[in-house]
Amino acid sequence: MDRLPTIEDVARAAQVSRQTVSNVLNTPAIVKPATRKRVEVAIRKLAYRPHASARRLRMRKSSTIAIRLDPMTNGISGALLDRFLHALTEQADARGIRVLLFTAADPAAEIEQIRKLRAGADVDAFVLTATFHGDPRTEWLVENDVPFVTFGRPWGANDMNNPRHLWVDVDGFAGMREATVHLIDQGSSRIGFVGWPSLSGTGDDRRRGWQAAVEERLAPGDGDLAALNLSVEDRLEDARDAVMALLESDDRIDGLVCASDTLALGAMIAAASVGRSELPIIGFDNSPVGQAIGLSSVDQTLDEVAGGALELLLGETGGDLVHRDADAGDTRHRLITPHLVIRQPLRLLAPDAGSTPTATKNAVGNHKDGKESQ
Amino acid sequence: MDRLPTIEDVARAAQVSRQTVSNVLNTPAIVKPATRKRVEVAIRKLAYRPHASARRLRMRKSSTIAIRLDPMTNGISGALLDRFLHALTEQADARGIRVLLFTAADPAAEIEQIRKLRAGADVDAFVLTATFHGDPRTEWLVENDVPFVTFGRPWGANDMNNPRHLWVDVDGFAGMREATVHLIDQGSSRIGFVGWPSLSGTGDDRRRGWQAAVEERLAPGDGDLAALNLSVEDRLEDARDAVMALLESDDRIDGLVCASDTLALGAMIAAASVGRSELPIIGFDNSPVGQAIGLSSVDQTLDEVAGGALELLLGETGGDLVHRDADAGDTRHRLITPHLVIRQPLRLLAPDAGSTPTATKNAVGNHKDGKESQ
DNA sequence: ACTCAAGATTTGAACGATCAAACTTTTGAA
DNA sequence: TTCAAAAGTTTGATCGTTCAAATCTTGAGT
Repeated sequence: MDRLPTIEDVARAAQVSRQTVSNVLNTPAIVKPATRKRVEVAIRKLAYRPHASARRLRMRKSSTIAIRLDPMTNGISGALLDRFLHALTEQADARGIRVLLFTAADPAAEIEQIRKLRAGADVDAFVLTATFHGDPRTEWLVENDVPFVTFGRPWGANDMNNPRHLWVDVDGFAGMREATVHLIDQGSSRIGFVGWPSLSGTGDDRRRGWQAAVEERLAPGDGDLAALNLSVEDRLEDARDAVMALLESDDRIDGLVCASDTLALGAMIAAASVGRSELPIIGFDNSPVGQAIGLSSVDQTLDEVAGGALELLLGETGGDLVHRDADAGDTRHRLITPHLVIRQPLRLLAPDAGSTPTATKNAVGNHKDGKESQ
Repeated sequence: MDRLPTIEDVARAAQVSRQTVSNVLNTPAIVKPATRKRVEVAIRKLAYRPHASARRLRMRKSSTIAIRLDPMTNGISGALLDRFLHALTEQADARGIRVLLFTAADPAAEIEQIRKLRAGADVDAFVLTATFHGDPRTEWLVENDVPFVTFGRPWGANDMNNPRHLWVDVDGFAGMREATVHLIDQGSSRIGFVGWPSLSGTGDDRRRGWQAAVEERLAPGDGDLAALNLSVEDRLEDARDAVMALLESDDRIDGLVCASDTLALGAMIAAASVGRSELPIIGFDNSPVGQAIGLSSVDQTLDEVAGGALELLLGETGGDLVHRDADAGDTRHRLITPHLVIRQPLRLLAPDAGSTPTATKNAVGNHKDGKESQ
């Protein structure tokens, strides 16, 4: 047999009709147990799997979601999308959903891609990441009745409660607050915040978390918060320079929380440079780089985010990718609480006294098959 | 019209038959220009796109390739797969091929996934990454006649020239050699190598590049190479400790090349720790982290890798995803030459004298819509 | 034994496209 | 003008599945 087995082959082998085989696969309850067993045996013997395209054609749905792969992952926290993608793919697979990739240079191109994928009936629904204020994509999707969910809140005031806009997000406020409270519990009493320069959105959400913790637990004097609040672009150098200036102008600072691991890494370098390697610093994202360098960070539990996204899209049953319109209002979004990961930081400057080097000079003779990194 | 337009709708609108529309789409040359124009207008008016599943069913091919998303991206160089994925998706799109994701915890699970995807006729071909010596996956794929290409050479002696095994890889030898030569040209005369402990594979390929350059240009004495050759696992701490020990025991070293950015970063930290921030260090992978920190590195041109992979799989025409058996022998693989990227390193310790901090304390009032990083 | 409903299984049609072959029109040479 | 070949277009069949309706089987109630 040079072609894949079809449902007809199975039917013949089990001495039943097409439809009975189909029933065994899709609605096993309605087929008599004896028959069912026979069919199941035939399926196993032939290693039969339904032809996905044929099924999709008949069912008029693709059981596929698509997600855009960002053009370039920004610096250190970049792997976030990567990890989300992994979680999403894994959980989608468990629900029998396939994940398709596409790329686009800008929002307009992304809309065009979405249009094409939809028109070809290739994709049932879309997952959008990195939403921003006044995002044209969500607007277009709502207008054109395309099912979607975003990872990231709709930051526009009106959109937030649009029942057509499903979203999942991480509670940056809660995360940053937990990080700050942790530092306070560890004895810090003057904690700075390094965030991004913007009024709305993710960054300010996180800033408010720091602010809330400080106000509740430390009762800072007027102006204190402002003096401890840095705003820089998400770049290592910028964070380093800003933090260095801050530390030099204020030597009472005994803790820093940052809106991203990129900023935190810059802060670590700055602290080390001014001889304050011991300064506790907490980042956000729990990036691989942060892990490698022993940076404490707020971890976005991407499994939960991915699970939430799929749940919103498909319903808890894991069932159909249908358009859900008249549902209960509060099932239209999920706010995931991140959790703090505390690590022992790698010291950037002084030799780590207690460590034993594992290097071997000239490893010829060592036959171990190492990882083949690319 | 509540359903998507079909080829029949277009035919009716243009006053022709199904098949003529199909011809306009697939073999425009055989349709009379006047008719063609009429059909094209109708297509545009109805915004018609062929139903992907129907087409796939009839054509008996899915025009889809699948790639596994690794469970966890290892540390600093992790984003490599991410960047490759982006390049692959982009170029596949240009050829009308779609990229599907899947996950698997280990090679056995990956094979099982591949089996499922194939049996469902969901996927025509597979792209494998991170090949290793005696990889069971490639063996299985060859045996089962599944079209595939690997990013990474088959390191087993026999597999290397198996005509059924298509592969693309980056020439680590050439890359490392170029990096080493560059340091020599800049005046270095005693250059160490930091690599992985393994005899075969990627790491040794890169090591040989360093070795070749040193032998050609510096004519080292016997034993010199061995003394300058470090082997550690791909971890920041390990690299740091090993390099620190090396630098302390040999103060004539005036350059380092490393098999990965992770190692290079460890080396940078070590150099800074022993007061040798100026020591030129070159990594491999050109990772985002390296970029952020100003690390010079050997860049794997992933566009070329992705392009090569698709070319091998599809043929240069971009045409069919057919099984190519009796082809010319030398079109069965591609070895891509990477190129060196030189950067001005960010100094880890001392304040960067010439920089102007861009921070603004308490940015309230700044309404700029920043990136909404997640 | 007879009827009728519920249960189990089968058959014909459809999903939307392409292929292969049949049919119609145009072209060009005798 | 005539006719064969070439060019252009249409029709019927098919890919592998599920839906809807039809048919066959079983079993309980009278």
